[in-house]
Amino acid sequence: MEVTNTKYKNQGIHVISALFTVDKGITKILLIKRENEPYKNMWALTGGALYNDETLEEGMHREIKEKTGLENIFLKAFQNFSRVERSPVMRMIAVTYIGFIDIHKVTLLKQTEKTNNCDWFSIESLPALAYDHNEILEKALEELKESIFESDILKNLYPNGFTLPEIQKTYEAILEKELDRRNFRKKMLASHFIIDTLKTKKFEGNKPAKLYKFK
Amino acid sequence: MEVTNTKYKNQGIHVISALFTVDKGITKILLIKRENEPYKNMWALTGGALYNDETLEEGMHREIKEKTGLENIFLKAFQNFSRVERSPVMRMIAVTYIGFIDIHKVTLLKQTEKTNNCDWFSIESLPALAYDHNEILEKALEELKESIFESDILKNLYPNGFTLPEIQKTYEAILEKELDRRNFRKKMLASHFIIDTLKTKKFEGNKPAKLYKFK
DNA sequence: GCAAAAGTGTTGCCCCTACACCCATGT
DNA sequence: ACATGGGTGTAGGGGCAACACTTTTGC
Repeated sequence: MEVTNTKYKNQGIHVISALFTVDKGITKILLIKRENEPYKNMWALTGGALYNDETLEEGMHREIKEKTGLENIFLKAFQNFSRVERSPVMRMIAVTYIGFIDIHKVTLLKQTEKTNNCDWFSIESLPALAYDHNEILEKALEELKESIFESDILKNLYPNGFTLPEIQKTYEAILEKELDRRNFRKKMLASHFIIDTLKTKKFEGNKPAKLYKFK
Repeated sequence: MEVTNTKYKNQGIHVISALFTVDKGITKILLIKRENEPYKNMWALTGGALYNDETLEEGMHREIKEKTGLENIFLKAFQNFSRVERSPVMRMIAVTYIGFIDIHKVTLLKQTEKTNNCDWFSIESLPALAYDHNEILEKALEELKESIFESDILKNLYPNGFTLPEIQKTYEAILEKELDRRNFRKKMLASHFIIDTLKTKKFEGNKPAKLYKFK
C-alpha cells in the first residue's frame, strides 16, 4: 500500500547501538565515521536505517556486521528517541541498544565493506556526534551503570575468559568507582553467570589468578 | 525528502498502550473496537499510527485522548514489536506502553470523536485481538507483575485516594496471589510514594480505614 | 455482644557493606 | 627475602517473609 496521508508519509526507523569496550581501565565507545550526508565526515554511533524485510534486532545485527564485521553480539534493548527534528532529512525514530565488544576483535576490522573508518573513543573525550547520538550515548552510559550487575552484557568482552581481578577493573572503569575485592568476588561467584575454567592466567601480579568464563 | 529506495519505503510506527484497571478484584484491559480495515470490527489495544509532527509520547497521549477522552495518563515505556508481517497493510513497528486508569473515568466516555465502542475486558476472557495485540498484552501483563512495586504506575487508578486494604486487593488481583496484610502495609508506607490524607473511608468492613493518596 | 474487617510487632533469613591478614609467585 | 598483587572470613544493618492478637464500628 502506498502511503498518501502526509501525516504518516516518509517515516523511517534508525537502529542504533552504543557499543562499549574497556581497554586498560578506560571505558571506550565505538564510533563510525559517516561517509554520506547528512552529517558527512562526522562520527556517529553504530547503526543505520531499518530495512522493510527485517525485525529491529535483525536490522541492528546487520548494521553491526556491516560496520564492524562482528556477529552474535549480545545486545540489551535500550530506549527509543523520537524528537521530531532529530534527523534533518526525514522523520526518523531511533530504536537503541547497548552492547559490549572485546577491543581486540575490532581493531583488525576497521576496513569493512561499508565502512573504512571506525575507532574507539574514550568516553572522557568525545567529539560532537551526528544526529542526537551524544544524547543517546550519555543516557546509555547512565543505563549501563545502573544495569551492569543485572545482566551478562559483558560476556562479549572476554571471549577467552577472564580473571576476577581483571573483570573487577572493568566494572570499576564503567562505574567510575573502586569496589571492595572480597565483596566483588562474592557477588560474582554467587551470581552463577560465570564458571571456573580450572585454568589460571596472570594479570597484574606475579601470582597467577583463576580463569573464569561466562556461561 | 522523498524516499525512493524500496528497502526503506513505506514504513510507519504504531504507538500502542495496554491500559489496565482493576474492578472489584478483577484485572481488566481497555479494548477499542476497530472501525476501519485492517481487522475491521475486531478489538484492539489503544493506539494508532504516529504522526510526523509528534514524538512517540505525544502521539501516544493523542491516541489515548482520541479514543478514551483521557489526558495526562502516566505511562511506562514497554517493548518494541517488529515482526515483519505484524501489519498486513504496510511495514509497521510497534512502540508500546503500559498504563492504569480509574474505571469510573472511562465508562462515561465510550463515545468519543473517533471511537464509539470501547470496553473493559477481564484478562481471563479475552477475544482474539487485531494485529499482534494478544502477544503485546500477554507480555505487558508479565512486565506489569514484575514492576508493579517498582513504580507509581497505579497512581491514575485512585484519583481520590485509597485505603490500604483497598489498594492491597488491587495488588493481589494484578499479581494473582494473596499478600500478607502487615508486610504489605509496611512496604507501602516505607515506599514514600504515598501520603496520609488524615481522612478515612469505609471499604469492606464497618471500621473506617485511613485514606491515603499518591504524592 | 457479636460479626467483620482494620490495625499493629517481632523474629529469622538473606543480601549487602565494611574491614585486615595470609598466600603464591617472580625477581 | 622481599615485593606484588591474589585470595579469603566475619560482623552489623536493612529489607523481606512468616506469623496472632487487639481495636473499631454497625447491627
